[in-house]
Amino acid sequence: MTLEARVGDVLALDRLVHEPARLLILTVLASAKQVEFTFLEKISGLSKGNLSSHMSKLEAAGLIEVTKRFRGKRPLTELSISAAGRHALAEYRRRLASVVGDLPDDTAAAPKRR
Amino acid sequence: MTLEARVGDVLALDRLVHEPARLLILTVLASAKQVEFTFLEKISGLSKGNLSSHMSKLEAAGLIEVTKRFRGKRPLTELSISAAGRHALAEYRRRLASVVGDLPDDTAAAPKRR
DNA sequence: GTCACTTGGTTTATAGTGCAAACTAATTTG
DNA sequence: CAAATTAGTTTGCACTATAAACCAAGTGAC
Repeated sequence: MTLEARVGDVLALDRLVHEPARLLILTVLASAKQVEFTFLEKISGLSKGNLSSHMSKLEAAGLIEVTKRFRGKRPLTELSISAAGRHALAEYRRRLASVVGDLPDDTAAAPKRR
Repeated sequence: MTLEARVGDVLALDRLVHEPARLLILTVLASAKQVEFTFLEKISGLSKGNLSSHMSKLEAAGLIEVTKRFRGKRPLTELSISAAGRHALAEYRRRLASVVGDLPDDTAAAPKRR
């Protein structure tokens, strides 16, 4: 891979997806049909407020779908990834792969496996 | 890989390295002994100001070394990655690999190759 | 019944960040 | 000498991530 191609991929990373909290949300959603707000809250360690606002941004961008209903008497918010979200994540991961790929001259770098 | 491990890796991403402009700088530096400010400016397309401030942050954190001298009559700023920078980048890339790794249930995802 | 506490979130306030415009200082060109 | 170029740095603004504060409803203790 050329340096220029790598540079292009790095700078074209989708900032909406790039943010770790949102990347986490998308990654979790990509491996489950639906996940509950409280599950995400626990597994991520994010505060409710933080999670809520990231969720809203992803929803506003159409990357996830959010459904609210009641389970028994308590509110329940469920998230799922949309087709657009799946594509955005896939594209993001494709570009990331360019970053993770071997460096041209990775002398004195870390071992390949930990 | 478990979901929890993936979550841990995503959330532990070093934000200093995670910023695309800085990731770019570190990645370029990792493959060259020294690079000039103006070379980075051109290859990255970043504005001088932006590049300068990212450079300062990386330097303040000890991830790169910046040397200033004169070439003929003009100032010349050269950047190189430090040992700490190399380690930070390697660790970042290790965690990224966790993000880029196969999703447990990647149904309907994008094709593996473009 | 009511007072405190918990659940399941959203809204708001703030601190921090990325970015380019504006600036500095020297050199070169016309 | 004046204008433009080079090589950056500083400054100010717009945006963002985050947790604190808030809200509404349910549950328990008494």
